[in-house]
Amino acid sequence: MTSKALRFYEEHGLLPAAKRTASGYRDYPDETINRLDLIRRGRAAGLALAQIREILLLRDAGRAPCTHVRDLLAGQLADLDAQIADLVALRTTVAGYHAAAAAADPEACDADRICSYL
Amino acid sequence: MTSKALRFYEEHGLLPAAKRTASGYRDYPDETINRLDLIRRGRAAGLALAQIREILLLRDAGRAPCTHVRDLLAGQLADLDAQIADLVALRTTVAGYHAAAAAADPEACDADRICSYL
DNA sequence: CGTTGACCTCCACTGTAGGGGAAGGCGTTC
DNA sequence: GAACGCCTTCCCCTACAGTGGAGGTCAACG
Repeated sequence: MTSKALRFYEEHGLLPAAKRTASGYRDYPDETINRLDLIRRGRAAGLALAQIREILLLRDAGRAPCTHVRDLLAGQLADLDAQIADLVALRTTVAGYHAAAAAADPEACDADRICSYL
Repeated sequence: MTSKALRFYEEHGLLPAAKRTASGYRDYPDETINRLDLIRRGRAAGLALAQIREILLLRDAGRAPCTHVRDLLAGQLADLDAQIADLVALRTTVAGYHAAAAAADPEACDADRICSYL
């Protein structure tokens, strides 16, 4: 968590504009630590900052974000399942190519095709 | 395959600078179609353009790229395995959060923590 | 008083694979 | 000969989550 990140979060609405000291330094209230912790946990769960911001805005509006979080997590699970399925399918394809390439004879390679095993 | 993509490939060394007609139009030789097909196949295997360029450069140098392709594919397999493992681990974490959130009581939520299920 | 370190703003850049659109030239057709 | 469409170059924009650096100010320590 660098100060650059704090400014970035502030710019993107995850942190409210902090009060300033007389000399212009940001003076964060204690609750900022809770917000940063939520951001950290959300990022660790693979949520985008925009989604984490939604949670914070709900809480700021005085509403419990529980059901929204549940929906976000459900969507995240679906996204992860889709990504995993895509990667597993790609892995199968690549594993096939790799097996062919490992058993291959470079002399049998057709130069026009540039590479016969891909 | 748009003309934008062709220019991009040319800029990044995957296609040689095409000859031009008298009026400056690019005039691609027939073999370009083979290069584009390799690029397409390589992309479909998840290879980066930089890796596909290596294959093309080997072939252009008159050498069979077979063993290099085999190594690239092995690396790609390892990358995919690592990515899949990361996503599966993340999925496990998120599934746990989601189950907790689905069974949760919004009243039990600690506002200071912003969201108790994340 | 000087020096270091931390903070401020603003701008640009990172990586990936192109896409969008302006301004201008070309070539074919009606 | 005018219109339409494709080609050219050039520059900026996209997503994502920040990072790096320049130039300037400030607080604390010795």
